[in-house]
Amino acid sequence: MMTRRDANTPAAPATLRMTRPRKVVLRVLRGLRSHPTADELYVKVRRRLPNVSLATVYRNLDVLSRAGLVRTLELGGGQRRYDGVCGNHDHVRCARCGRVADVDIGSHARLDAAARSASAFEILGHRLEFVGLCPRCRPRRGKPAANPTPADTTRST
Amino acid sequence: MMTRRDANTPAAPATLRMTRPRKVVLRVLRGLRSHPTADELYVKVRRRLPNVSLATVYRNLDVLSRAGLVRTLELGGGQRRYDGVCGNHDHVRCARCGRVADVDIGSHARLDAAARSASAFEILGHRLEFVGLCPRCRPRRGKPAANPTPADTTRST
DNA sequence: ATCCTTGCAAAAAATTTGCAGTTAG
DNA sequence: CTAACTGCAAATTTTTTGCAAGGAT
Repeated sequence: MMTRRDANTPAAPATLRMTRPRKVVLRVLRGLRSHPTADELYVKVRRRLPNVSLATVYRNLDVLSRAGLVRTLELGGGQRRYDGVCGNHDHVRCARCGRVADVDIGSHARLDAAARSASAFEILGHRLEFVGLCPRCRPRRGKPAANPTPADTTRST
Repeated sequence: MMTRRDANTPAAPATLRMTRPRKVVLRVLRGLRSHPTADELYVKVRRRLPNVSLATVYRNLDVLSRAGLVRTLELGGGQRRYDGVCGNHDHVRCARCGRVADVDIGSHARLDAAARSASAFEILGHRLEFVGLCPRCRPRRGKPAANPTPADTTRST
């Protein structure tokens, strides 16, 4: 139990080489404008570089994430999702089909401040995730997305 | 890929039987005042009911969670964590040792409202998680928690 | 009686790692 | 050169599931 990367920032390489697989992972993720899981990204990456392994995608997402070049999402649903857009924005996840989109409400600093005065922790930041129903899944409108493909979700932002 | 429970609310039993294992899971989780992972809870539950299986703990956490009796956390760090306290409160996770504590800043309704006007989704709620350094891990103070046991974390709330 | 629950063991899914061979800087 | 990176396969970890037996209502 507990093998996955520990919270303590561990072994991060001194220099970041921009190898071909790494470049493609980054490029594809950014180009996608969606919030794919590692294996979804893997499929797309392989379209450009048929030999990359899933392990490499994982390794790169990890490295890039720690280098601050992409964001790791940890939303619900079991798998991690990755976001090529850094910077302050939050996410909504459809409770029904799993689709993820961006949202930007502006109160980031305010939230951290509020937490600071309500906790003994030294607050470094936060993660804000809304849960809701996406336009395709909300009731009363046309039947709720026959085959919801959380993967190829189009980004709102 | 994607076996874990889908976002779409699936098979939930019509009637909730309060069996012995289930009672213990609930009781222990609530008594704990911490945010254990399934296997951590499993260990404690077995102290009272030596034959429960990990699968049962998982199943019960799932059922209880969907019944609204406990909360499923989905914080980072790989494993899910569970919270026996329902109601509006958020969490802080120590970036270093993984400890999780409660925080309660009051602006829940406000956040949802903000998201509503910033997204096409029908907002149902949100999850707000802060990242920070717990008292034991923040710099400048005595050496940072020799053996950080995220499990037995005492709750702040 | 019914049908929800359970334990066990096995399966599946998600992520990580060891290693020997590349490769970028 | 050499530390970083890669593919591959195997290992780990976490979570889920099938099934026959047990238990609550």
